[in-house]
Amino acid sequence: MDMRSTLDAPDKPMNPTKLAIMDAAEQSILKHGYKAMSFRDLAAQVGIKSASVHYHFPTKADLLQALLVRHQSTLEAAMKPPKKKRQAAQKALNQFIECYRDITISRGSMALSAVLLAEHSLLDAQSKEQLNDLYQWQCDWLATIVSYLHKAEVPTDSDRQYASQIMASLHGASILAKATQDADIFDQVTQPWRTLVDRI
Amino acid sequence: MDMRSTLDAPDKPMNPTKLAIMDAAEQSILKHGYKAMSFRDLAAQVGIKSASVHYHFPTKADLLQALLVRHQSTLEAAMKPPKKKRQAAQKALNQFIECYRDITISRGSMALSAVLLAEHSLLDAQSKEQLNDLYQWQCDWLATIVSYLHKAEVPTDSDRQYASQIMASLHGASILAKATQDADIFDQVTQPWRTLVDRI
DNA sequence: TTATGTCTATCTAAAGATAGGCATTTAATA
DNA sequence: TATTAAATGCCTATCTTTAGATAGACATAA
Repeated sequence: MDMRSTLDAPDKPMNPTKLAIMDAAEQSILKHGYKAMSFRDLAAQVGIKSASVHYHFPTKADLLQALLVRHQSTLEAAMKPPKKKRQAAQKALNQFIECYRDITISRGSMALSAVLLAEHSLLDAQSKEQLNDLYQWQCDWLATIVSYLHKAEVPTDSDRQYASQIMASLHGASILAKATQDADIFDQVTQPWRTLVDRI
Repeated sequence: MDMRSTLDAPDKPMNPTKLAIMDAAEQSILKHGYKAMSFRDLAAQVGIKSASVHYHFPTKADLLQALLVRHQSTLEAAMKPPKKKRQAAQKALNQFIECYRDITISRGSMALSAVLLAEHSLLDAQSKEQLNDLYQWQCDWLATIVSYLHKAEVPTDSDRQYASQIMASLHGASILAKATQDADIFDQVTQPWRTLVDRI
């Protein structure tokens, strides 16, 4: 009836229904966009009623925020602090590329962040911030990787620029692959980054 | 009361109201996405009633199709058949980049095609095709440009791959610039392509 | 007098959200 | 331990808003 907050304790195992709702929501957003994602759809997907979805996530904004927080956590967990060794850094970069590749190929979608960005004006203020952070975190992480690739400790402006180019390339590759329905394009576009260590 | 089709004669000057509706629609999609773009909003923007919008465009799909056709025409008109001279080809490429830059910077949005792609499942079949063609045309055009940059006549696979990388870079640059609210990023990311002729 | 463009009025469906009821499980306490 | 209180999770029902779409009237211009 009343929940203090949509935030879950960091470690407490999450209610399975709540988890199912979030999974369905993420799928739905990737497929149809944020505006088209509806509580009734999610409810049907999960096998409950829309009122029950509201029980777990009072508003659509709450649900989105939970999704973004989880997304960030997942990313941070997957992208452990990169090693400073050049080869390890390249490996970490490849793993990052793999994240985008996975969404693009197996789910046939552009990145969640890009989909949400397309509907940026519809998002609540907090989600906008979280989305912002998400991009910032990835750019920073990539810049660090790039700096490690040439044995530096702290990213230079040039490293940051490189990081932006990689990010752009990944998002663009995802878009192109989806637009042309040709998954190979993703690999063609991103291939240079997979061997960056040899050229930097 | 009844219109044979939403298609306009290629040369006949378009009804100013119809034009205003299309402009408003394009703006709205760029800002809020396709699903959130509503006839009532457009009507208010233009200063008419929503029923009048339906007079010009019976359905939302009709309106979208008209937008996509116009978009393609505009692009084709702006990107005249490129010259085979290397410098001219680079100039044409720069002009292409400028198109994306303009949307990104002055309108603060990602490309129309990318926004629509994010909501791809909501589009009618014909719009999907038009969207597809739009990407295909741009990739082909770019591939031709790239081939001209090294004095070839017909694009090789490598040229096509290069073209994909440029396209991806442009879309990604647009996304990054919007996400970080830093217009400079667009130029940073796309700068390499502006002097491609010197390195190819 | 016909086509054009707009209007008012209205229908219908979808969607976010809330109120309040009803079990079931969990925790507290006599 | 048995009983009670409270929290959990889901339900039905309903409200309200938004939005796509249509019918039919009305004015004006070709």
